[in-house]
This record gives sequence, structure tokens and C-alpha cells, in this order.
Amino acid sequence: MTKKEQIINTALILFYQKGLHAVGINEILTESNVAKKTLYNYFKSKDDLICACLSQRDTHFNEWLKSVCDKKQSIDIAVALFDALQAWFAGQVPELGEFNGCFFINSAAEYPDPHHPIAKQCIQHKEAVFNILLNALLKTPELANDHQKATRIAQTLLTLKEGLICQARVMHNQRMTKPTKQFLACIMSP
Amino acid sequence: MTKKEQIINTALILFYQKGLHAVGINEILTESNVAKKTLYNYFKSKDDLICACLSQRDTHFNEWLKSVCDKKQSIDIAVALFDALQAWFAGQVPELGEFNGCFFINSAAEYPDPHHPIAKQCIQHKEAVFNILLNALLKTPELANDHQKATRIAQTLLTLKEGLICQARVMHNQRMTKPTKQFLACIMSP
DNA sequence: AAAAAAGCAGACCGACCTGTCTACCCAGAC
DNA sequence: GTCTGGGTAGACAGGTCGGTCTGCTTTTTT
Repeated sequence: MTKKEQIINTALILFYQKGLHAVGINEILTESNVAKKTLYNYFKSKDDLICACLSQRDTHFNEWLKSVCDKKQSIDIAVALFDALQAWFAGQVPELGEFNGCFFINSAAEYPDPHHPIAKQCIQHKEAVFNILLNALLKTPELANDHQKATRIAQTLLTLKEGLICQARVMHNQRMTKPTKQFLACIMSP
Repeated sequence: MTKKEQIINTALILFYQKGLHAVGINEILTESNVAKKTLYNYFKSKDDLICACLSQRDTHFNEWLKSVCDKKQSIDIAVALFDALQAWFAGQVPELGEFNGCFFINSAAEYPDPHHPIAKQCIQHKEAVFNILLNALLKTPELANDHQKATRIAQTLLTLKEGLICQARVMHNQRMTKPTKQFLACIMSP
């Protein structure tokens, strides 16, 4: 693992856990056993490092999500999605690490200006996630021809996903109820 | 308006807009035209002030939500809820001010320790919101006897609400789609 | 072996942080 | 008039922030 990866991995854990403004450069340095000069060799500023963390998280999360939806069809996509989310909340998905809500929602909350690079990256991530869900849905025969319906369902799944993530984060995964298969069938049908 | 209210109102706007760690005491002071001594006369620390802001937001938000659901029954509760959310996102609800996502989700993201007073207040708010929805649903005849079903629907509405709020925040209210009445009828029925 | 690149520890800068404290101001009660 | 209490402005303390830089050591390349 290169020094650069070492820095990003450590920074990501800390930023994700405590928030962007709450974590200082020095904390990242001591935690990752890296000198300050080295960090500023690879990243021109704290914001730059944050962007690198967002980018890495985006990559890993999307890979995971794709692997969850892959080779599923129709309602099985939804079932697999919410099963996977529940596993994530419980900390049983090693590649995503400890659950601390959505890193992008958390980060966007700290950067209100939509033109800030950090905010832009959060927006871009959400669009990417939407497209992953949409593409998965479009692979099922009965939806492939009804692009509008697939879009609507992807949008609903996305909303439910974000809602569950935020609830799990705020409530610290207490009193969470996964959508029933019956309910999912209902939202896929109309 | 007393000095204390002046401080809370100003602090709430700033905290809600920029995040808890991003706003310093001095910024609140200059913005609210109050002396530092006065602030620390009313609040023993920044955390204390934050708690007062959360408390005020909780009161105002719950009142608004109750007024939205009041005198509605069955599916009209859901329709009214999402209409109201859309108006909020568009900044057309004066009593909630400019839209910046959910203040409690944003705040909880910055305080990971569930035993911290700030995190506790966020948890308590979410429980209160759930109960408001549940109580509204229980006033409709066909749900009054089926407490379990009402609970399930309240939970779903809450998840959708949180999901929409976070999407609207991250995407800055672009490309948002309100749930259709048809869809809402579907989630109320099973 | 020599040279070059990369990493180390940490001093240092100016700015800002929370929180305390002094000194002054002024309206209303007595 | 005088006293009092709530307000003002802002200096100050001790600490942290992001970021720069120096000097030394280790590793890699030639």
C-alpha cells in the first residue's frame, strides 16, 4: 500500500466517522503515521484530500452496489438491495467498513454551496447510484421496454434507500424495519 | 424578541445552513448583534446553545407537521405530507425558513457518539415525528383497530420523507419527483 | 558506491477557536 | 441624583487550525 493510499484510507475513516470539519489534518497525520510534508506532497490542500476520499468512496460503494444488483431481475433487485443495506447497517460488509450513514449526504450537509467541488462530487455520486439501479432494472424483460416505469421505480428505490440509511444513522440502527417483500412487490407493480 | 431568542434564531439559521462545526461563536455574535458576555450569560457553552437550537427547531417543525396532518384521514395524510414537503423544499414554508435538509440528520452526522446530548436530541426528534405520523394515521377508522398496520405505514412514510429530504438537500432540489397519488394508495393498502 | 528521490519529525506562521474577564454605557427604580 | 442590572465592546488566554519549511534519514535508482 503506497503512502498516498495509506493517507486516503485513514482520512476516509475519520472523515466518515466524525465529519469533515471535525477532523483536522494533524489527527489524520498521527493516525496514518505519515509526515505532514508527505501529505502536502500528494494533496494540495485539505479540500483536495477530501475530494480524493469522496472519489475513493464513490468507487468502492458503486462496485459494491453493482455486485449486489448484478444478475438479479425484477423484484429480486429490490429484495437484494434492502438485504444488502441491512447487512451494511449491521457492519457486516467489510468493503464498506463501519456504518456511519451516507458519506455523501453527511459531506453535502457541511458544504451548502452547490458549486463547491465537494458538493459537486456528492451530487455526481447520487446520480451514479441512480443509474446503477436504473441499469439493473432495465435488464429485466418486462421493464426493458418501459423506460419511464423503470425510472420511476429506480427513483422510489433510491428514496427508500436514502431514507433507511439516514434513519439507521440517526437512530444508530435501533428500531429499524426492513421493507417486506410484499411491500416491494407492491411498489414494483404499478 | 428577547436577547436570548435573538441569539437562538440567528444561531439556528447559521448552524442549519453551514453545519455545527463550521460556525463559530464569533460569527453568531456579529450576526446577531449581541455581546459575547450576554451569550455566555444565557448558555453555558456552544454545545448548550446547539441544544437550545435543536429544541427550538424540534418544536417548530413538529407544530408544522401536526398542522399538515391535522384533520386528514387515510391516504390524504400521505398526500398532504408530500405536498407539504415539496413546498418546504421550494422554500415556501415561512415558519421553517430556507430549506437545508433535515437539521437533525445533519447534526447527527457531526456527532457520532449516540450518548452525546446533541445526538440524543436528534434521536428523540425522529421518534417524535414518527409518533405524529402514527397518531394521524390512527385517527382514520380503518386503521384505528389495526395498530400494527398503522405502525408499518407510518414507518414507510417516515422512510420516504427522510429519503426525499436528503435527496432534495444533496441535489439542491433538482430533479426531484414527488410520489404519485397512485403510488401512495399502493403503500397504504396492503 | 554515488546520486536522487521519498519520507521523517517537528518547528513555525498567522489565523481562528471557545471561553473568561475587565471596563464602560445607559435606562429605569428608588 | 444615585444605584443597579442588563447590555456593550473587545482584550486576553490557551489551544487548534491549515499550511510551509528546514534538516535529517531511509530507500531506490543509476
